[in-house]
Amino acid sequence: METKQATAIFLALSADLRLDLFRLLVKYAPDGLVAGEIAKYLKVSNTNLSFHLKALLHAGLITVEKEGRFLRYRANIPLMLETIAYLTAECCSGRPELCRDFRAASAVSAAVLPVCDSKK
Amino acid sequence: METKQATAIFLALSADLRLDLFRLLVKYAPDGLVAGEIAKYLKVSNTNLSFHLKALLHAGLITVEKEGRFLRYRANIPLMLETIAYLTAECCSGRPELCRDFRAASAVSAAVLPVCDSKK
DNA sequence: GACACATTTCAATAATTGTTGAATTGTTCT
DNA sequence: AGAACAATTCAACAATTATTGAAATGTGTC
Repeated sequence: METKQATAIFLALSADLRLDLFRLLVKYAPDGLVAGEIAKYLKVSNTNLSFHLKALLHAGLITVEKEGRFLRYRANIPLMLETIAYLTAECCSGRPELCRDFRAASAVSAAVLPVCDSKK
Repeated sequence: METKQATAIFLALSADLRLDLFRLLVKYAPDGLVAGEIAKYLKVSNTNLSFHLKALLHAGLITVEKEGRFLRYRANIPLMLETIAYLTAECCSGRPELCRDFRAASAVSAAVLPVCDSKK
């Protein structure tokens, strides 16, 4: 993943509303939701929702598909996995032993932490 | 991790300069670098560097320690690991089978992708 | 075709973020 | 104490992002 794409993704995730939005779409994966449903769940105006949907689309974190007069949005989970892989690589940055040591010392359950191995 | 902290972290990583800065500090972990060294590497003015360092500090992604008349900055790798764990949890969101399926289909090497298991 | 509906686009404004140079704080060295 | 240095803070301004209401686009229904 390129730096430019990574920063676009982080910018897209940097607002409460958009993070909630993405999570909502993950929750409703793989069917997704149409814009009106999202607006109801998040209690936000259609106009403002459009704005934030566009931000997430621009980053590629969600996709959109026309469905009659509705627009159906879905989370782009593969891109999220790529993003996680990118962050994992950044945090090791050629020194996986560091990452491993910190992970071993971490309070976070090992089960949810990424594999950060030199043979990457 | 709370939503508020997560969005602060993503905001901190949403600018090229700050992402580069964090990577630089990871590269020089665990010793870190003093502000002047960072400014040289990134070719940025001291003033502007201070601004972006503060943003990363605010998010908790870096730490600072006084060292004579220098200030030494270090990457907070455990927080990055927590962030990765958070994103991993978000992308599964109670439906690990989705995450697993996408990961299986992904072009990204399995070695760098996070474990995303129901027994998390 | 006329109407209701789903959603976006546009325009205006408010709020936040990014950048720059000058002034300030605090440290070291002699 | 005084000079040199490291880094930050401050003030001003430019640029971007967020929010709102009104108008426009396109789709389905009678």
